[in-house]
Amino acid sequence: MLISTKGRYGLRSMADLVIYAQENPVPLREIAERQGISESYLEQVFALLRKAGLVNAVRGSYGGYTLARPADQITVGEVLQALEGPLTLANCAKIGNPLDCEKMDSCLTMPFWKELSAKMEEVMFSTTLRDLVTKEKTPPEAGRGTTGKNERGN
Amino acid sequence: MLISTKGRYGLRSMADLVIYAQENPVPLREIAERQGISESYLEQVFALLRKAGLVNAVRGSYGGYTLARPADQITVGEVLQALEGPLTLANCAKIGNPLDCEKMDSCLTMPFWKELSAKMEEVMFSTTLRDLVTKEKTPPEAGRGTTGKNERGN
DNA sequence: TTCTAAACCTAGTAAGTTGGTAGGATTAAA
DNA sequence: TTTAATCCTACCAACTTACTAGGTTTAGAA
Repeated sequence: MLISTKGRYGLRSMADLVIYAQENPVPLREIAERQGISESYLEQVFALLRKAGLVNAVRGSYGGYTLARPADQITVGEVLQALEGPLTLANCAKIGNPLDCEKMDSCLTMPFWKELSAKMEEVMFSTTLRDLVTKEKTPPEAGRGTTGKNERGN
Repeated sequence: MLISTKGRYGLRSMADLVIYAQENPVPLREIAERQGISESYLEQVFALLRKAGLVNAVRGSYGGYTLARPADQITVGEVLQALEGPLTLANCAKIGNPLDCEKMDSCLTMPFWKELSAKMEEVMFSTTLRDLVTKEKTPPEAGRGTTGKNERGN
């Protein structure tokens, strides 16, 4: 149940942008070199990130990519969702989409999948790109769907 | 990033055993019929469950499968781990196995993956098969790696 | 002893996904 | 006009998934 390289490469690349795209756009060639990723494969990853409105592209020479919003306003969940699709381990946990779950009324496992998905989203959408870079995670503000405590421990 | 059918079928089958394998072993034919799963595919799922020591098999006529331990002593995490392998979304989050993570010292995303994996395991290993069936989740006892609060909300 | 129904085992397989590569077209700064 | 970048599409080999098929072994019941 590993996530695909799209998600992992994309997240590392976004963290790279936080650091290196402070004033000038960063070309994929640099990211690919720093992160050890195939450049043409990164193109496909960034096509998804751009369509999701998470990065801005500057074409032509001296072009590259920048973050579309400040690093503390882009969550890891947004990045992974753009690259991996729905952030759930079972279809029946998708909100508003109990399609291919034939017997959802009697399914004993659906509540578990929903609880698990909720916990995963809690982590993913309360962690920003800024948090990845600054080590000290900023306490989530009210209304951001978490417990309020600054939970660490890794 | 969906989990495979092995994990989902297997978990539903284990919940089925909680209900129907009270005194007699339950043959796969019945589970397959109730759950709408291919019987010969279920055989392969149960081969993994048996090797993991989660079910006992009774061969011959009137045979079938029973849970190897009481339902409240088998966690969802154990079942999924037996069927899906390591319960993590990124290799670098696996304990004692930072193998194919070349630059783990400088990797900005590893702490996130570790935090996410920890939260996922907290849910998976604190939910038992009994919890799936009884709706009211039993509060985890001391030493089982969770907050102590009975967290619901689905 | 034979029948039957079950677990057990191995091989194959069509379809889909993954993780790329290749080759170009377009854009814009120098 | 050159250069360096994004952008776009097609292709591909390897792998995984979700099965099916066809058997062997086991043990209860007739």
